Amino acid sequence: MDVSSILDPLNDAQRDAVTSPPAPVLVLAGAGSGKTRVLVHRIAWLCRVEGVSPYGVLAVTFTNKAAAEMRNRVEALMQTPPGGMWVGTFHGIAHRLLRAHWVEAGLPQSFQIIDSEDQFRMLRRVLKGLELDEARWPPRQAQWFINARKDEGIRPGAITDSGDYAAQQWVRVYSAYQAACDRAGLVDFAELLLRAYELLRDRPELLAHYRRRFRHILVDEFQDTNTIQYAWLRLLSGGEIPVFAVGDDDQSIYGWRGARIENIQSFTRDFSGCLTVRLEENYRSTRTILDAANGLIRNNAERLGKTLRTHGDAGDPILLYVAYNERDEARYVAEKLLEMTGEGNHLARSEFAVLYRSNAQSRVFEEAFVERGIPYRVYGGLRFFERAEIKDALAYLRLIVNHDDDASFERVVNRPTRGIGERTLAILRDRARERELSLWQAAGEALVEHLLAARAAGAVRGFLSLIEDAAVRIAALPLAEQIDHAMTVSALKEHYEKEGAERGQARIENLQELVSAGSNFNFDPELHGDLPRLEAFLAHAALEAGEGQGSEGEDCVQLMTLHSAKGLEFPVIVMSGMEQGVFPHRMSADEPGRLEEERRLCYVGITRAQRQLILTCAETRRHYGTDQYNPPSSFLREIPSELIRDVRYGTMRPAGFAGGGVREMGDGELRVGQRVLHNHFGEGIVLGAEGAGRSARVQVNFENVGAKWLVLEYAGLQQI
DNA sequence: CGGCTCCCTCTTTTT
DNA sequence: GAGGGAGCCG
Repeated sequence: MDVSSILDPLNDAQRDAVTSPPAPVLVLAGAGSGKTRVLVHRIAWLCRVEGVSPYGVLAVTFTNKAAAEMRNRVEALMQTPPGGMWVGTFHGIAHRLLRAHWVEAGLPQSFQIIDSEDQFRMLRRVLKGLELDEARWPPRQAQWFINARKDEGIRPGAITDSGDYAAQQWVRVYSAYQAACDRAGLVDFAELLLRAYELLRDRPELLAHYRRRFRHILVDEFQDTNTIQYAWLRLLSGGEIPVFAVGDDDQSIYGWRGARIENIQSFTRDFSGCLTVRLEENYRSTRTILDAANGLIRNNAERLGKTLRTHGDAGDPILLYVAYNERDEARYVAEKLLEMTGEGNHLARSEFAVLYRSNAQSRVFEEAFVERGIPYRVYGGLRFFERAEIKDALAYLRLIVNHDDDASFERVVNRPTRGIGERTLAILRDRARERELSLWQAAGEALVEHLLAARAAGAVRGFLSLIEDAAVRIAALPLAEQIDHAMTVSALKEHYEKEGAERGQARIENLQELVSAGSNFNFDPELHGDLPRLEAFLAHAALEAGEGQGSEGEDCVQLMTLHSAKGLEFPVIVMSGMEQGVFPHRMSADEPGRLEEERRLCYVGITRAQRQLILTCAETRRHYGTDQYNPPSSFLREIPSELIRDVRYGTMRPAGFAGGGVREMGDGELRVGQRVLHNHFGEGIVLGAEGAGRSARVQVNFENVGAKWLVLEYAGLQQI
């Protein structure tokens, strides 16, 4: 392969980045400006031209999807698998380091990774143990507190006493939680990163080893790095190993989990001799779409400043459909899809993506698609390895692998019910707490010392030997049979079979699928070392939750959250739920900083579209069992209106509901979603209107008295 | 101890 | 709306 295949497909700025000298490089890459391409070509350039061994390359991303794509593209460009190269997520790489150096990291060899749900349950138990009332000390908040500290690299001992009682309690919880995890050999997501950082920090010989090994570090989505990830990069680089960081401050959407946009600014300061390259030429979208994105993001104050350009044509206008309710919204989207993929059009379903702010919004779309026989695929949501029955089966396996895994012990000790109830468990927990033992050990002691009544003791003994026997029996089996065996002896299968009906059936099928996941599991000695297959599989399950459901191969409409759409592109994008409170989400709409993050999320959504952007919102949305009347998203106003073409209401509109005319009505200022004040009924929101001129009537949903129709001329409504 | 019902809360995004 | 928890009864 010659240099031209690496450089020819690049523009000047991209080429500058790819061929830059071995110094720190910061690539500020706008959406659709060829970010991944630059990374991939940089790797090829280093290996093929600069003579760097693939063994010396470390490439880090945030999602498994992005890592997989990078690996594939490097392979395609270099026409050979990049052997020895480390390509992975921050969490995956941290995990790899901890597996390789578990002794130095102070972990048991069979340590397991817990996901946020496990962490939550764990915290709940810790709170109970500390006798803190859940109502006053919500486990969610504890989780947030602990993860935020870990993301900043702070251990409980390093938290200075602020004198604040609540803060002191949270530190207590943090300590107790960490002790419980350590005892059980459990590592949460934030802990993976923090421990991997501490490992290198406290073991100079290891740090030196990796600095010798890695000649180049490349980081994707750099704007998403948190404090500890940034510190880890700095530490590993040590000012010697060049870091090639690619990022876009306008696409920073993970502030809520500790990501710091400031890392982009710090980079040029902390990595001396840093070269900055800007990629502002967009190859993805029409000019209309880019203008919309630029118009929107302009409203953010905190920006490095960057404007996307294109040589492309204006393309089609953005469509805005104001639906009557969320079902009408879904109906419109489904019919639009049928129209665009129908005869005479060449759009494939897979080129059509529906984005939404929160996972719960997918359901209505799914129903609309099912109704019309449209195949679809949902990304994210409840993923395979997060399903209850799968986690049950995995918990058995984890307990078999590591008897001290308290989280798994609690999960399955009485599932299916085997006569080990709350009382018995309370005795075991007390014992474990007093002696600082795992539940497994406490159970053993309780039996020896006859702390349990005869019946309970029998049940506990039965459970312990069940796990022990299984451990012996499966030791020599292939992975898939290990999984199958565990499900059978634990009676999980039986349990779910008895549940019967559709639900149980689906669960059994999922368990079957888990067995086949086991037989298809790709054990990579390079990645997993001498880790037993089963343990490697369990780690894989925790780190890669898997897809929601996917009929791989079939031509499907794509449904996903705005967050998971990052890094992807589609010819047609529908951004649904463009309503105040939904998007921007009500939890984030009030605080300026968080609103800016929502806006960046909107920017990400818009810039996913190549040819056609469709925005939809609903005037009424059924949420949490009640109807909500949300005004249109403020983001809609920030997109230059000449780019948008309104689409009329659909057929689901009830008779007399002439919402389409509201915009031109009366003084021209009253719009659906507008807040108004009535001197008798108080405050309310305009739901719709009908008629014109003197006979114009508006429907207003008042906060105190509910929805009312008013004749506009006499209503005396004031806008708020 | 287990299973049932009712009621209550909690609602964002992900490794 | 759904899942989880509390409370009750067998």
